[in-house]
Amino acid sequence: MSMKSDQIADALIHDVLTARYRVGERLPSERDLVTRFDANRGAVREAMAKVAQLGLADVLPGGARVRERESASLDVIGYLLAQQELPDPLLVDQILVVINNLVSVAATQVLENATDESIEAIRGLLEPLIQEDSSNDAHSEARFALMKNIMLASNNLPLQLIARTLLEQFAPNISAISCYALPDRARYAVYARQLDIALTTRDLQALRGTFDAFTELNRETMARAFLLADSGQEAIAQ
Amino acid sequence: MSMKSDQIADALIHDVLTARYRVGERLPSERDLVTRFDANRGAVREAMAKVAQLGLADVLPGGARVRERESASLDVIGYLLAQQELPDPLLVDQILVVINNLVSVAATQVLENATDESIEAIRGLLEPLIQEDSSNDAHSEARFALMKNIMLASNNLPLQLIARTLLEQFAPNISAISCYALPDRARYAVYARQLDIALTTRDLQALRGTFDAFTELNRETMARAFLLADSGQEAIAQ
DNA sequence: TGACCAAAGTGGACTGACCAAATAATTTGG
DNA sequence: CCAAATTATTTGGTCAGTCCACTTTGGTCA
Repeated sequence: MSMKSDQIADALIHDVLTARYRVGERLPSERDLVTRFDANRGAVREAMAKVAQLGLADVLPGGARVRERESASLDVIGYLLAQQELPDPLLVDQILVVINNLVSVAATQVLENATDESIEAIRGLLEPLIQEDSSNDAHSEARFALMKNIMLASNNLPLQLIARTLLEQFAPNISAISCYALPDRARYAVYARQLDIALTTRDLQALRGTFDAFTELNRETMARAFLLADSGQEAIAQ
Repeated sequence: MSMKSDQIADALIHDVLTARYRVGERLPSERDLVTRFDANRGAVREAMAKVAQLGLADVLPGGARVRERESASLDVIGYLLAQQELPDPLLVDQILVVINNLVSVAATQVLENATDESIEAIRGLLEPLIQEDSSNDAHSEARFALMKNIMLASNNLPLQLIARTLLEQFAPNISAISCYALPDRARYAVYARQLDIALTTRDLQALRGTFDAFTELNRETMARAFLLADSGQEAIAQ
């Protein structure tokens, strides 16, 4: 059971994100929300404060006004993904591009600064990706573990904060679609071996190229998953 | 004049970030904070909620406990930069790496999806960077404008949110150090011309390479600025 | 020593009130 | 009749006090 202020905040965030209230328009007054949600004004105020901190509204004397979406915090990504039963394919693709490129940057920094031991540790995490006979779930977990460890080894705080924020909002919201994902295990294995070589030889160019290939592979996999999900839903509708 | 809850939150955030309270340790109770800040408990609660949403503490019945820094929100970057009179050079360098790479990713997406007109618009923004006789401030503004427009043209929402969040926290906190920056205008002009060619020919490889060069140039410029600032402070101390 | 229990402390929620600023409505002057 | 000035209303910001459920803590007892 979550806090009442969170429930109110979630409802307000959903309404703002679904353009129930348009940009510049005034949100309901705190006293209105008190009656609508059957709560006290303190809880409503905490909810409004949360909406404001997410950059979705300016709240000041005279009323709270909706801000343009571009001024929102990164933390709204999770709400955007969770709005419909299936996440927005375009948004998912954009997140994939960003995350994979961030991992690439992190790996670059690892090669520049990290010790041999940490590189060895990362190489060890490539093993499960080369094995082609594990379950898809195990494969997915191995990819997440690889990303997290590269981020950790990068020692780049902003990078870590961004990646963790994105992943934490991404992971729980793609379960509905990732179950349709059928990763091309052979290609993953090929790229994993390329990555292993790039790490061993400390070849920055090859590293960059391999991660770009990984990015495309991840995007293709997810795009196919959406196609499968769509056809599956059509079959149900018929 | 900011709100009282914000003042309390800022104080708490500063205390947590400066490790005044260690990880896992309990923050002062809300009732203690009421007396310390001579405020109402509602204001204190809103402040605690803000600290919690920044990912700096878990607040639940029994007490609020400090979380490890890795679980913080991206929005703490600004507080981290503002803690001392001069921002942390390492953190600034890391942010430069991240932002410049994000711009590179955005530019890649522009080349993949954007129309000729938007590419032309971006090329137009390169003009001030090629001119070597403008003021350093104008040059800096031109670089920011270029980044913002590339981000906008990318049509990648997560990318935009991350970049704007970083820039909004970065810009106001580097004024103390950026006044020492002496950009190598000639090199900037060279790279700007390379970028113009890469955009015209839609050469992804060249685009990537140019942005990498830009990144290194920005990092070197900022590193020199810190050296200058340090020597300047030593001179004052003597 | 260990498990258990009661008391103190904590955050969560509620009520009702007051203030200053922004807004909406009204009146006033042209 | 319209526009400007004034009043009335609404809004968020703050405050004080209360109750409740849960956690923590300390001590007691087996």
